[in-house]
Amino acid sequence: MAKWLAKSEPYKYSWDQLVKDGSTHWDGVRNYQASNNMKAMKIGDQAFFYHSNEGKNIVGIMQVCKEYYPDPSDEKGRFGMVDFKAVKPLKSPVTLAQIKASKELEGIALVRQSRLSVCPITDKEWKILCKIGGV
DNA sequence: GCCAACGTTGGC
DNA sequence: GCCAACGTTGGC
Repeated sequence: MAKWLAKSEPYKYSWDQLVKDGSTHWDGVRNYQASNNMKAMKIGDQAFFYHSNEGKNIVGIMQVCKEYYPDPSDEKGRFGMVDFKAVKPLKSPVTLAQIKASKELEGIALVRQSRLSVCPITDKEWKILCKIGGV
């Protein structure tokens, strides 16, 4: 089972909103690498929800509930999206500063490719982040 | 198919 | 608000 991390700016779509909605379409991705990552997602894969810009922290865990399909908001029809549902929040959100400070997490895609909005997480990184986050 | 110009993301 | 990193576009 693969693990992922997806970013959203809280003012656009926040974790609280996802919890309220139950699930959401992860639309608006306009980057091939990010889109390809979503294409590789399978039902049941888990992903961290990361707040970019404001917060800069991982706040929750979500799960893929619908696999890759075309994003209707992309009029050129090039990009797709998946659906996520909220699983649970982290007891304590993990900040970017904490991630950068961790020796074990150096090399994490989130830091290495800071502009990639959907990135893979290794099992090892997942475990460490869960531990720091108290889940 | 290369590369310069330009646009966007996201941390600081 | 600035700027570095990097993806995309378009001329050649």
